[in-house]
Amino acid sequence: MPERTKNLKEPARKSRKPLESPRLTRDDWLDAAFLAVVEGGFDKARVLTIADALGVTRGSFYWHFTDHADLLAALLARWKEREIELDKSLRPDVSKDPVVELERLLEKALAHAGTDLENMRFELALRGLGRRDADVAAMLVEVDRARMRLFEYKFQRLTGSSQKATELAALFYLAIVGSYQALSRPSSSHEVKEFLMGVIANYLIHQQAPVAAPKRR
Amino acid sequence: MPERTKNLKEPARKSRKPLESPRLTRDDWLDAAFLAVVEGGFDKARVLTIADALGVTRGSFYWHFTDHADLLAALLARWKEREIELDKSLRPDVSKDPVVELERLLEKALAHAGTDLENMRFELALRGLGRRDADVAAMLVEVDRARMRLFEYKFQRLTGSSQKATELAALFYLAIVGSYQALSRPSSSHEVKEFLMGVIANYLIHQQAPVAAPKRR
DNA sequence: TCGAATCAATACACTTGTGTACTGATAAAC
DNA sequence: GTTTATCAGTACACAAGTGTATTGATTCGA
Repeated sequence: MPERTKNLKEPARKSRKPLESPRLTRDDWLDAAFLAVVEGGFDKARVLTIADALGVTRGSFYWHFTDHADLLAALLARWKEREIELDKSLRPDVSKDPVVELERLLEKALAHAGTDLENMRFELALRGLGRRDADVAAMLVEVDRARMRLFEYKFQRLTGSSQKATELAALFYLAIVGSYQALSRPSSSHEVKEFLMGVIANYLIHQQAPVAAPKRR
Repeated sequence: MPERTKNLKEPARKSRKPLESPRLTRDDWLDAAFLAVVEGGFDKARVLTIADALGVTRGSFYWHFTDHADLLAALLARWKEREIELDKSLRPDVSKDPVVELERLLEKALAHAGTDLENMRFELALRGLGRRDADVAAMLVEVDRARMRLFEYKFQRLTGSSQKATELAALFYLAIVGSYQALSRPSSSHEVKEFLMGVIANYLIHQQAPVAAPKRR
């Protein structure tokens, strides 16, 4: 008996915000799609799935989007935009101490908790997509380069050597990307950061680093 | 006009071996499935797709396998078996020089060419699967641990310190996993190896390494 | 050479996902 | 309070993928 109650039939299993407005916006759909990707990868981010995660039918979807491809494109665009924002916010040196700067950068790059865990999963799914889609691959290369440059800059401040900075930036950035997926205990973000900072300290102490490095462990 | 010619209708687009026998074995299907995963990920490794990559219909498939799940399970089992083999073959020290040993390990871990490029892609696809399947995830953790131990052992031979060995093993292994997917030029396996060896040399020289490290670059 | 076992093709029913056309409800603007 | 633009539901056609049942062809062994 489908008598018209406009509210969600079920309590909308996955929605985080109370979903006060009964009508959905394009952004609501994007949020839900993001969540779907985080949980099941792009291949599980189907229109129908997202629709009933939102508690509506697909009729709504095709009002906000022309296509499934349209959704994907919007989702990627939003991700990249936010990525650029983050990069910008990390670029300026807010501390006099390069070690603190580097720690701040590592923290951001490694944040495994809360929303950032979702971001990590999304990025991994994105890398999976990039293996099949040249445009996505190109976007990722661009982002990786920007991040690497950021690391390089911070390391340069720390070591004074542009040669070492390039090396360390590459090594650490790759290790971080690796830690996203090859880690026995995936929730040990703080640990990984401490570990990396420890290695930095070790490495730099023996290079006669121009600034004091934090003591290990 | 489907008159019965038992040979492949098309030249079997993707098969590498001349495919001498017109009848297929379970292993032929597994090879083709592996290839499919390499090229399109697990989500593109559909029965039908593999079938016409082999130049047959699905009728054959369901003789060799009960299920699509059956195929997957067999594929994973074969991968793990080979992984164990590789691990065993790398464990014994064939050289007196720990640096050579490490280089040999890095070469294996980084080999981007030929069949190993396929292995790399397969492994990446597998990690994607592991994010949705707990069993696969557990298998990967196991493999990662084994590899890390191997690195640790080789580094221990090199540095003499079990503390440093653990650290370096983690850092380098994670960097290698990271290099699988976040690399501007994906085919520069040799370069990455040289780079990592360089960092090792750098790091160890300043630690008064017990053995001579190769000179950088 | 003549079964019998093995491998492959065909046809069918079923499921899941997409996109379109149209209808229905509701919030805002007037 | 109507009207209208905005959002959501329903129904349909279509495509791709799965699995089963049955038939058809080959290869091998006796």
